[in-house]
Amino acid sequence: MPKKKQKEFQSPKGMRDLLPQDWGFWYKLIKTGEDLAQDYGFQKIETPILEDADLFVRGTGATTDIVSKQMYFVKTAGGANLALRPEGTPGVVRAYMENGMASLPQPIKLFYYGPMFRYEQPQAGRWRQLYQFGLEVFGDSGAVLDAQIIQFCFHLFRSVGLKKINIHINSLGCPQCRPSYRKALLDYYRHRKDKVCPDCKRRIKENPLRLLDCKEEKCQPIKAQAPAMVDHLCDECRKHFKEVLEFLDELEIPYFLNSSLVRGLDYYTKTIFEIFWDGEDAPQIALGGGGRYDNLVKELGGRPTPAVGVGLGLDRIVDLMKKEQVKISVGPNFKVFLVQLGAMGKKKGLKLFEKLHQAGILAAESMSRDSIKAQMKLADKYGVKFALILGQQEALDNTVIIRDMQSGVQETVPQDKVVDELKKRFKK
RNA sequence: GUGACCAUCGUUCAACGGCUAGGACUGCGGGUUGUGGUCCCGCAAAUGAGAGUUCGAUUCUCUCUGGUCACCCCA
Repeated sequence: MPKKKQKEFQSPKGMRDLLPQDWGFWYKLIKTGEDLAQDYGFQKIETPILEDADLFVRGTGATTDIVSKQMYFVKTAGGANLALRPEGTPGVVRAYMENGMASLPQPIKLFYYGPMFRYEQPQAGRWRQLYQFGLEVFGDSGAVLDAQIIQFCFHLFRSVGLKKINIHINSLGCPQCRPSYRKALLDYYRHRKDKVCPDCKRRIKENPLRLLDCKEEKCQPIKAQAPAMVDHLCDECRKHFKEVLEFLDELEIPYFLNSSLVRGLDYYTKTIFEIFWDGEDAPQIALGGGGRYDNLVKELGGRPTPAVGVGLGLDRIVDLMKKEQVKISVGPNFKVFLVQLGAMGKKKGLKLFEKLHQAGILAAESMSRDSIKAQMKLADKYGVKFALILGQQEALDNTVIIRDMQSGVQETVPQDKVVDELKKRFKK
């Protein structure tokens, strides 16, 4: 009978499986991040992957790319309009308000990680399902927190073996000072609108601040002369920004004052930053970004609450860890291989495995395999120092054979002495 | 969303439009009795999907899907 061709399933575009051979990197990164975040006083929070779509429209901003053209919408049978989260912050803000965290001692410092979803054209390091690790601090406007978050990132990157980290930083001001800056910028560009690219012409109308991150060649000279936000900050914002920079100086964290840094989300105020990795020849890779968002909680219906946070792109960080050949511990550290033969051997072997485990001796095994040859082969592959052989005869005698894999010398010992015997041998 | 390039076993590399789509690595099983590495043997495993041209398509054309790169934007 001819084989009927079955439909072959593929993972959806821009989504992939995180495979065992890569898990070492992911694990190291997540574990390091989790431990470090807790050391910095952050507590873990996990929010739903689906949220009310409006939360992002109002939180992240209706005019932002990730909301206006990259959101996955989900309509429930009951008629609710939900969306797959394109970023983490709005969900955490919602959780902060909904769970009354405003009534706990402030600041509230939270961290999270998990998948985010953005509908766009995939590319290397760019996925429709991407993983982010984020920190958020609520209820304190101190510049020291802005610095502390950057310090955390810097610390984390160093801990997972990534150097060449570069921080771009800027201040976007606040509702008091930003309008006057926007006006100055617009005045400047209106006089030069014939010389800029079509995109910039559109930006003049729709989103003036975005003029600053135009990459078009012909716009660069104009951009370079454009008024900078930092020169238009109000007293409070200038003081805040100055403090952040002073803290960074004190921490000896290198940064680059980038007056054209804008960021794609609407809710930022004051400090914003992006973290890049600098390749020798390769262009910079953005690994994360964040900033202060003192108005977001209020915008979403809460009491006015200052906040600051960061999101880090785990996919890209893992890519770099691989590229930089960061050392990871790979899997369990098997000390022995447990070879079993026959029905009795299997039963006793299962029990012996547990006994060894309790004694802290990790045993590799292949219980489902019957042939001793195949098991020995595996033992060799695992590179263990000893094989423990437990067959029919040993099961009856309550003994087990310890085989030194290098010398091939074997010794039969009673089962209840195996642990002691192994420990003795490992000490040598 | 736009443009360019790409698509063969799990991986990697072959096959002038024509034999049963081949090799290497990996995997699984063997090379007598209960013992690994080297070696030898065997087995399994692929033309991304669908149309078209053709006597005949892995090969040519189109569509779709996916990947890579750029734009956009960012993580």
